[in-house]
Amino acid sequence: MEERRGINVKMSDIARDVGISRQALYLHFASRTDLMVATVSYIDEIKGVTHRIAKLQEADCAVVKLEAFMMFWGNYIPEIYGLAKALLNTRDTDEAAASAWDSCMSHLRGMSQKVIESIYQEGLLVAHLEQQEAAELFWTLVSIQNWEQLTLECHWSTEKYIERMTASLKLAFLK
Amino acid sequence: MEERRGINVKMSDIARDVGISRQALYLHFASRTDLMVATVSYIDEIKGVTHRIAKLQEADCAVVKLEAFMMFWGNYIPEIYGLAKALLNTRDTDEAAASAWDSCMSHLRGMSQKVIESIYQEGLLVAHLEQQEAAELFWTLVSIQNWEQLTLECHWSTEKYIERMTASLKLAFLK
DNA sequence: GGTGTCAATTGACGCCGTGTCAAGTTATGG
DNA sequence: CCATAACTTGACACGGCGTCAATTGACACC
Repeated sequence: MEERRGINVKMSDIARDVGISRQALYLHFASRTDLMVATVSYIDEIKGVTHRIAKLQEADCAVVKLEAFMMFWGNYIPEIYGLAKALLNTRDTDEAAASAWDSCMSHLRGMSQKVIESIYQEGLLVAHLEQQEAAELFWTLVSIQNWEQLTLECHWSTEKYIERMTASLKLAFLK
Repeated sequence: MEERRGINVKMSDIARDVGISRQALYLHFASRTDLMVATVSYIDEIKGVTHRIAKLQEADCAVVKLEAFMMFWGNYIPEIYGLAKALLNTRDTDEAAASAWDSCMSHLRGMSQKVIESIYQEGLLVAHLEQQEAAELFWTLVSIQNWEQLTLECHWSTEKYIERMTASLKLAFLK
């Protein structure tokens, strides 16, 4: 998935890579979507995502929290991009893929919410946005699709992405 | 395409809607992608997009230009979303669809470039961004995917989208 | 050593959507 | 009236997913 950036990865490709027959794959995973969903959980687990996210809450002020989030997220996306892309592509035609994606996104939305909440509580949230609106917009700006466009199409490096995006988020959301 | 938001639109569906046989469709369009590409040109033509875009250049100051752009674009996206989505979905597996999409995007990129250029020339461009970087970021923020997320998933209205996005773009790019 | 179980294999099949082909029908204009 | 173009029906190939049946090989247990 990562090698091919989530595009054109067939069950037969995976089987060949793994070194078993295509049919044997179905002894482990009920469907292509099932395989992807399982892989998402697996990745989350081995990368210790939950733990790393929990640590973000320790930040002592809103700005630091925003920066910490972008440091985490900007470095995390490249590691999961291929899988995310594959899931994203399947989403439109497969109900299970859609809900798996939504569940991932709800985590990200939650994190955006936390960041905005923290900004709000320090009285730093820009005046023209409600908390919820701000969280939704924040979530959108840090989306994987935006990362994709900036890094893969505009050739921004990870550092550049993190740096510029962090700066722009500050301008857009902080008083 | 618009009805189904670009998802799950088969050649047979189109044929049925049009009232001809599926095979007859291939007498007019060489492939599904070809049909979509032709539709893009057609839409561009009947909506007078080129003309409307040219008018944007008449704006007398950068801020007005930005606002005019968002007014145009925010109202235009809903009209073309289904088709854009379909093209986007096909892009990953079809070379022709990819280049059709890229060509559309290069227009949008050009418009972003113009807006940023105008901001820069009035000395209003935020300090931490080069002109090109700013244009790339601008282009990304106004992407159709972002519109999709905000309106379809967060249920923002068109007006809300235009209003909030315009405000945020000003904050992010104007000194 | 025989037996059962489990993972994996091979090979075939059905489904669905795209795209192609051949042969027949309808309609329109010169 | 006829030629041609537009369209029809019906069949087919291909690729990818998912399924099924029959077989093989390894290992554990008694």
